[in-house]
Amino acid sequence: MTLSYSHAHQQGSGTTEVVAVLVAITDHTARVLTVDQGKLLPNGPLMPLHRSLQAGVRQWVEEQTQQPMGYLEQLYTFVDTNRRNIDGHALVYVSYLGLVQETQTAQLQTAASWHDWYEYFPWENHLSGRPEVITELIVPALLTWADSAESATIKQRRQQRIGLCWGADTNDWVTEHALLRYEMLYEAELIPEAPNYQPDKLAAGQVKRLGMPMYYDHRRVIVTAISRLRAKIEYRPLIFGLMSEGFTLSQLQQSIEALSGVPLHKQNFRRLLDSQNLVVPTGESSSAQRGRPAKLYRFAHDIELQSLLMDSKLPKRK
Amino acid sequence: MTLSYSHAHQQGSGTTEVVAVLVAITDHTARVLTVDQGKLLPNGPLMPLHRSLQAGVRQWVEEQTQQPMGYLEQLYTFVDTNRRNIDGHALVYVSYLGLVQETQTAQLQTAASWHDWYEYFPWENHLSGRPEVITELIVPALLTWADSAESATIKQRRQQRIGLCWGADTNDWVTEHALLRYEMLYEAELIPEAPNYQPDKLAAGQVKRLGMPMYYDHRRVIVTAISRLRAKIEYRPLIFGLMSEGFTLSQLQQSIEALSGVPLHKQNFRRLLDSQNLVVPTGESSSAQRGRPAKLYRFAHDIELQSLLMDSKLPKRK
DNA sequence: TATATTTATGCTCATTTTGAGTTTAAATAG
DNA sequence: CTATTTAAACTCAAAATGAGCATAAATATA
Repeated sequence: MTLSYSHAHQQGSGTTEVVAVLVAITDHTARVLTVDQGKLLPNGPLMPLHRSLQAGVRQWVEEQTQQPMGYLEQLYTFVDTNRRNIDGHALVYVSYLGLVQETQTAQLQTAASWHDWYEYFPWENHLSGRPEVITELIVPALLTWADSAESATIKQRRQQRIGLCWGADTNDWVTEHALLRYEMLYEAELIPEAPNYQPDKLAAGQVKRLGMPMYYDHRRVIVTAISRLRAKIEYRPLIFGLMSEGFTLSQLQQSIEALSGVPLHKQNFRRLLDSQNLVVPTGESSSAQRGRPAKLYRFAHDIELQSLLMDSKLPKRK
Repeated sequence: MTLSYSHAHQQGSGTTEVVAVLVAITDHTARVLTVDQGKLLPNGPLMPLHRSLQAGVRQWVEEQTQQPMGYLEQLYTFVDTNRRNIDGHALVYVSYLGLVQETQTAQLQTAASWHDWYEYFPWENHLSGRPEVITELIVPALLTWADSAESATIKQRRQQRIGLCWGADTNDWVTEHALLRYEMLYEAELIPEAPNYQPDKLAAGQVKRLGMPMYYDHRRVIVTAISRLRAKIEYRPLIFGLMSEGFTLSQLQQSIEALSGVPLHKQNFRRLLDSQNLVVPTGESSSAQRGRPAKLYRFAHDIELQSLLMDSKLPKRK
């Protein structure tokens, strides 16, 4: 299999595209909606008929995936100088983060599929402890890269960055630095999307431990979404866009853990929810699991308003 | 004076523009760099020769204002459906926030000038208490707007939003909600840039109390920058991009107050700085003021690294 | 049926972080 | 010399946080 992950394309007269990262949580797993066998995000050109960027995103996602979506927020705007239109203008693409409720995951187009986002970033999943790939593969390769620096200053700077990004022990793993970590791997040319990628930098058979690559810079778009989501969920009740109507507190906690990739302290998580009046019990209970039946909750009515306006924090990890 | 603040334009073949909000603090006042008598932000089309959006911003700002700049971060991407190119594609403009150190404010082009950002948003300055324009003009006008809602639900929702955005007492004024407040005034058609603005909604002579308008949506771009800066300064050492080499703790505090628009508790501010190891004393003192001379400080060496990690690109300043 | 196990939920306690006040020190203006 | 101004150190109570212990209600299994 010899796929080129950074190749040029021809365009029509437009120069603007929209790209969407749709996120849903199913089976306690954060998933991303893709097309083309998981190699691309849903995307399409901004057209004269679109009244806004949001409208463009909604139209293309609808068309390519048949997936309805709720919350939608702008992420970042990229330029791809490898793809230009007939006048030589570089392609500009505006990325969006969309949240989909579990119950709303619809029948997809054949080309569309949901993927566990840790398939693309295995090193970001710390739910069962720090992944071995970090100490066995990533950090050694990055240290080699640091050694190859042109000057002693740059070398030292790189070593410092490695320490801060990839943290020695479990406690200084900053979940929302996912984008920085990816950019570092990109800069060190350890991933296929990088401009001067040399497959022989890693031992044979090790390459796939660095996750599944994508076309263009779509993997960077996903990791931008992960970083944004992880950072925002700490002080905004964004999760309500991902949960269905009735849920237990454990389900809510597991959803947040799926996003952040680290386990949380249960009792404190509940105390926090309590103090912030985020959720209200519906009165019903769920005995789907084995032990004592859990009460069902829904989000407070004014959460929608609050999520726009208020600041709310989530607890530290266990 | 009859200026139209939302009017159509003709474009060439490109559809992408960059716009910059350059911020500096001089005389304890946060200022924004403008062109065209304060009616426009520096801006220009993205051209085939630009290798990146950042490069485009730097080139146009340099050309239009002669102002060198340090830190630069992407803000938000807008579409203006009123301005289209020859093929009918709407204009997309990518906005950037740039920080300029006091000592680096240069000789400007004749068309460029620095403006106190509260000239555009008088209601955001709470340094001498809550501005009277809020209770005298804004809240009454917004309540009238709420009353005019089509349904009782929308009316109630609007009243809630007014309460949360404009806060009854001094303590629930959330500085980083500046963008929400502006969008509310826009939605209520109280400012000239709004599509269906009717000048007679406010009593004569009151209009200028709602700040100086700008062309296109450039005032919205500025308030986006204000919100971002106010939110980020709370947990990131962004200020160092605005301070010159040696400064006193009072100067630092005044700078942050200029940005947030609210006074801070001096002792606690210093304790915070202390606990975060953000600054180190240079050993020198400044007796420029009247009382006891203040020690001079500079930012800790690893701050540069930290901010590099946080927001990647800190370009070398000339 | 009794008992261990699992899950939900309530409660406690030491530590840290905040908000806000008081005191002392070092300079200047008149 | 004295009043005034600014800097900076210290104190203290209230609130938020991190982490453990205890109890309740279900299921699985001996």
